[in-house]
Amino acid sequence: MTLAQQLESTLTAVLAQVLGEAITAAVSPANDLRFGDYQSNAAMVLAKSRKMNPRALAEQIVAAWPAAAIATVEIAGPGFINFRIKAEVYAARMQSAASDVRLGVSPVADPRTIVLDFSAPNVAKPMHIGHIRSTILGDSLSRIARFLGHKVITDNHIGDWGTQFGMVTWAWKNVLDEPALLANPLAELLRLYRHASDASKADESIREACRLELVKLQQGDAENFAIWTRCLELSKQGLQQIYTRLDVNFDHWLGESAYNDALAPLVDKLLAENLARESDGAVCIFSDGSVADQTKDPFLIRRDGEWTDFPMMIRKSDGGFNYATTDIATLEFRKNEWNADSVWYVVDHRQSLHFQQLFAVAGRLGLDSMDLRHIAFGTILGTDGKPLKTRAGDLPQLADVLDDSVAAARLTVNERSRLDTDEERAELAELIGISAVKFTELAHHRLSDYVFDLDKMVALEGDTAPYLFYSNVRSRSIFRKLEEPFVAGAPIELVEDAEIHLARLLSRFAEVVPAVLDDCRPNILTSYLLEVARAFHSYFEACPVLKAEGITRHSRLTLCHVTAQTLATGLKLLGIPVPERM
RNA sequence: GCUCCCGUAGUUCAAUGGAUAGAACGGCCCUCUCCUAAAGGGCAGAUACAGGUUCGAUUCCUGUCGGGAGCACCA
Repeated sequence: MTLAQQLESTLTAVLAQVLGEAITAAVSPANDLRFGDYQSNAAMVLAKSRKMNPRALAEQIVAAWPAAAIATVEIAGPGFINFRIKAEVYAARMQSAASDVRLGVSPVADPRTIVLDFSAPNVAKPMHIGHIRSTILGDSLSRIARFLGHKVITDNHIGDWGTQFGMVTWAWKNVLDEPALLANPLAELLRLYRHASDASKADESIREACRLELVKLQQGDAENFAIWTRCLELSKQGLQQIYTRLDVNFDHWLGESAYNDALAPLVDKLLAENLARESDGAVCIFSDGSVADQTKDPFLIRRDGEWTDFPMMIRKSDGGFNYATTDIATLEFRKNEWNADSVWYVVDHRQSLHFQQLFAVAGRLGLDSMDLRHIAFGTILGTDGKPLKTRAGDLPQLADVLDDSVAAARLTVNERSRLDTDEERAELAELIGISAVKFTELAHHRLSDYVFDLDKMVALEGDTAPYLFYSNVRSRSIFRKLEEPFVAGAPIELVEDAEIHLARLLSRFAEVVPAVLDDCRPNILTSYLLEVARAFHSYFEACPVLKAEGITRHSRLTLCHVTAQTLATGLKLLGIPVPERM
């Protein structure tokens, strides 16, 4: 149980005694240390509904507060109840955390099967800077959900069946450079794509030719299927190189093509059940009028002063299927084959309308018991403050961004590192470079647009991954110098403010990790880890460890140990490994 | 036009409806005979605007002004 939960439990018991009824009151961390460690506004909330004086009710709560509780209480302001955790309680927490790999984080009581759909690049094109957010956010969320005890299925729903294959196939047949393909498959595939893309824009007939190639592929044409198979294989190899470098793993790579056979029957079923109907030769799903507020109906749109249909198209007039069709089929598969309780889509916020429609359709298909979330995120901007356009064709490639970041890290490492060998330094530079990109992404609120500024990303000072690394390195360094063995688990005592403050933050790890999943926001964890690191650096300056003796020495070693464990565990949940030396 | 997201220090970002809005970078001062100064300790500096709900609003509601996005045969 976390400290907040213990306080809530005690407070509930006290309220039962004071008011004579069972009321669960919330306790939250105090915003300001001057007020204590935790606070509750229960007296103010309850007094209002009972027409009581909030301070008078708070007085009663304080009077009934058991002396043996983990915290002392006091009243402040209009009726806040402030809790101050006893130092010995923090000491006991640190003592047990020292030998607990979970650092006090309990598995959830109701583990669920969560399908996490993220990254999902279109194949035949290399990943670019725009793929960073989904890939890194999704990976981190999957790690955190797993750590909390959920059954997580990660699925890379790659775009392997769409328009771009019509283009690549057309270019493959017309301008393929076979030797170039053998020498550098990804570069040649990109060239083919760009060639077709540019040609389509310039020439209507080429665009039509590309579209026909796609239709042929989707109808099972043998030649096009062979080209597609080879493109897909080459593309996947290229993608996997990046995922390996990022240490991002998928349980499945069930792309759009995996659902191809399900699409025609799905559309027939929806037509038969009157959930969809024909419109201008296409098959669409319309509003069913179940949403009273028309502005909230995802199948209606206001145009020229009137509400008109904005249907979800599931079959084009040429017989081809849409993104939407595949998504419905995919959702049914995840429910039926994987027994998913939740499906979380880590996808650009620009697709929010699509997901509103998809989730509404899921409801009509009886899939509404599932927890479906569109985990939207904002746009990555250039240094000019303008969005990087996703299909401009000349965005920086993800692999290049990683290389640049590592190169920048290498400069700093060579200048400042205490590592001896070139191998160690190269390894550290790779670690810091990749981590800088990941940490920058995860430290931002996911819905914010953020400016992609490589110089700042790899600045390596301030609120960055290396700052966290450095805390860990300082801690580990002490243990390397230690002559006696460190045995975790012996009692400790906390005296200095810096010790108590560090212990207070470390004790909150168990509250912070679950909070990330409430709104799928890893930046809660990055903020917390920076706070821990800051507290550790202050502590490190204020409280000598190796010069101390007796219980003080053991206590300080324990804090160093728990700090290192917390940082390493927290960073691991973000997909970032931590170095022992730097 | 309609819908959604976003407007916080000079800059980049934080803040489950709580108390004197936190960091970092940049700027100005200090601190290495001391466990890694990639650090620590100080100083200065912000909620776009106008209403409303509330004991209490950066947060919720309405409107205005800015920025971005979406609005059926693309994914």
